Amino acid sequence: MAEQGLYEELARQLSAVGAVKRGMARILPADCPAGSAAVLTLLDRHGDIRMSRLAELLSVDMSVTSRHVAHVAARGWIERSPDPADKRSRLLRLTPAGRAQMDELSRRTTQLLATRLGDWSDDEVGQLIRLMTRLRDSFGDCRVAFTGPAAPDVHQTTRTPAEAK
Amino acid sequence: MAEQGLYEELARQLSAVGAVKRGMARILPADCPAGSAAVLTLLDRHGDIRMSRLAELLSVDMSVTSRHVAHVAARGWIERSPDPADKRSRLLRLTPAGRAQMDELSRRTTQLLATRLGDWSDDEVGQLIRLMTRLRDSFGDCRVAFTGPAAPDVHQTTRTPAEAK
DNA sequence: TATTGTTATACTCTATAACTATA
DNA sequence: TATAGTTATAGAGTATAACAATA
Repeated sequence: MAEQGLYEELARQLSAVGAVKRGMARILPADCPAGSAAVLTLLDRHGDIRMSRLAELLSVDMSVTSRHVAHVAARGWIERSPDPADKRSRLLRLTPAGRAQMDELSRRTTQLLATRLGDWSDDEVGQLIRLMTRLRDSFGDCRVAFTGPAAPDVHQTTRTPAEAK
Repeated sequence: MAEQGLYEELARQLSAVGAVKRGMARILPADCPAGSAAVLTLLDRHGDIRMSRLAELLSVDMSVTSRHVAHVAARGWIERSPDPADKRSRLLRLTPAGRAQMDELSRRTTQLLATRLGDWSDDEVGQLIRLMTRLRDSFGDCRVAFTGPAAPDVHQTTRTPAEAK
């Protein structure tokens, strides 16, 4: 386990990385904010999935997912087809227009990072990716607050837990 | 320079790290949201500074800084004394109550990270800190959008640029 | 005239809770 | 009764613009 000073410094850097995220968001098309871009990226990578699965991948509540999805669907970038196996569900899929939008997003993102990180090597970028991925894994589902040393029966759902009765 | 696929993956991980940040925010005291915690942390590290300097350190517009500072000042965690050298400025300083609040924040943050990252070594945490710090440096002041290959005369200010007349 | 800081307004992202329709 | 998804509401964070006081 790492020492306390390192944890405090890591917390500081996590806070500061928001500036980088805002820099990335600033180059997005006007009608495609970061939430929409995240939906398109995940659908591009994971193929046809359901809302609940997308909410898991986004690590946000399904109500949030629903709003983002509605936004990209309204612009014709995805289609929502009924799930034959469960009429409550909808299967999400990128449309050709959505794929074109993805290409534009990749183009802009790559150009920005290539400019800003021009002096980074492949290995350095890969290291950062690896450590950030592991960080996310170590946190698991962060939408449930850690409640103490003994935290039994933690919900790992995608939605607001129902009130205890 | 790194290849395109790495840039796209890095962008994805930057987007996903938001879940970790939300997990950190969730353990903060109710009257001390992330913005307030960032102000306290920076004042703790950098001593007495002015609003404009704090805005630089936060990498946000000074209007945002002003709001965060007003919040922590209203709770007695910092004091704003007039700058004898410039009557427009105010010098910010942590109060004893503010330092106590900082201690509480450090305690909670450290406990959370120690739990989540219990299987990380000092070296691994240090690596992540180092790479995130470098990432932020490589982006510099991200509050100005990158406008193209030839971007002369880029403003590096802490406030909304005045409209060109 | 330019700069420091504040305030008003608008937008994005998120969580909570209530609701529907299916299971 | 429980689950998949939607919508309404509220709170936090941020940027833009207009403003007041001082340089």
